Amino acid sequence: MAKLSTRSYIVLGLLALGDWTTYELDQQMKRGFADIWSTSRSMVYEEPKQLVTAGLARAKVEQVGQRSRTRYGITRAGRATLRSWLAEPGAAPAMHFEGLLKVLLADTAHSASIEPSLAAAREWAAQMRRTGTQVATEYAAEDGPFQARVDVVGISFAFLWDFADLVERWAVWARDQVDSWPHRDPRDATAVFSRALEGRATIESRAAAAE
Amino acid sequence: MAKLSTRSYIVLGLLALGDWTTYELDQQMKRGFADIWSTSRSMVYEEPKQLVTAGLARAKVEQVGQRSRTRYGITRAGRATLRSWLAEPGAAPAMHFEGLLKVLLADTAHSASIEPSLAAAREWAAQMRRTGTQVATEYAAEDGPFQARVDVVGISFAFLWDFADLVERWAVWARDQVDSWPHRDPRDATAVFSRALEGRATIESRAAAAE
DNA sequence: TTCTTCATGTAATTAGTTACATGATTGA
DNA sequence: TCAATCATGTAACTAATTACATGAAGAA
Repeated sequence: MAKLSTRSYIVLGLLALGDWTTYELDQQMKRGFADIWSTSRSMVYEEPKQLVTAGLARAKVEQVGQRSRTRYGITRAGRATLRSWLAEPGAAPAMHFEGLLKVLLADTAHSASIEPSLAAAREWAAQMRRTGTQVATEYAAEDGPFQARVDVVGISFAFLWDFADLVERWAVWARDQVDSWPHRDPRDATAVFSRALEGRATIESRAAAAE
Repeated sequence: MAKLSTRSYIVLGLLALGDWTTYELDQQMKRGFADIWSTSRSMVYEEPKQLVTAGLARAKVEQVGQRSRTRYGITRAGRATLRSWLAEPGAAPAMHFEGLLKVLLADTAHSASIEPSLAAAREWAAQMRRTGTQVATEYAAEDGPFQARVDVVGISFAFLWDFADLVERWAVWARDQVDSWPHRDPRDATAVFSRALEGRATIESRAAAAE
């Protein structure tokens, strides 16, 4: 029995909430999980087959015109496996943030080249806020797709929302920093580190920084 | 000429700062880039060879006892390639956060199983703060390994530091939320969404929430 | 002098992405 | 009725991880 991946458990977790076709599973992965654990479609199509092989899911084939499709459900063994996985401590966040990387590698003599990456980060945050606002509107109106699970959805949402907020504040602050380089006292360069050592958050909003 | 990966550019970016052996490159990747763009060692060993093939780096072989090692440097073409990559907008952050995932998939009837993941998140944040404090101490004392690049190091550091701060505040807040479930007015479940819609950050520190 | 950690690679395996192929449905 | 998009898969290709192998240097 092949070892299950994190993706396997996401699918298993979805199956614990109801029966789905692979297409529906893929939709849910995109809508609800892409920001936490991104995967590609062909993997999602593969996953339930392995779960069936492992005895954790069962498949029933339906007919749609000429073409068949498979609807998957969870088994008792699947629920047990999921439950014990959930109780184990999950791995820490791992990030891949190319925009941040480009700042770190930037040629400081040509600081203008940093700006496109910061702009992209702001745009990403704005997009996150748009979709987040949509989700929040639904759940606040007690009309979310998983309203019965509003508690855990809320806790997860909070993290993502504040993360987007962090990215945006950082991108704005970073631009201001870069802009200030030409006419800055060189001794201010270490200010961000001092602030961290004082135990404070390092990024102030623009309003706070303007004091 | 094979397309370069993000990892290729990190290596190229390091080579722009000096000559390194693969081992040294691997060390730098671990120390300075693991939190932004994680890669495994065998990839780092492979990367410079491709850069040489592409004419972006050059290699000179040194002898250490019986064994040879290769030291790599950047070429003029390498600098040009790096420069144009840096000027393109970098990709948005992508996260893989298993702990958050487990919260979202949790069986709300057995909320205790969420706690190990939240504890792991707090522990990760504490570890980040420890290494971050070390880095900040060095740079604040103007004695960092890349002190000449203190500006960009500071901007990158700020993001990572505040991200760790977010993870910690979230994990603490989430635990409080879970603890409050038994004796909570069900209408409070949507509070986090309302707060987001008001344009505020969703996670308050414990002190602020206690008001 | 031997044990441990540092250093330097390659090979085998596994995971993941991209491209291809094609039927079903819906709305202009 | 035909164009666009939804839906359902597989195959080929690429990337990444893990395991293996071994020499060098320093500490006990």
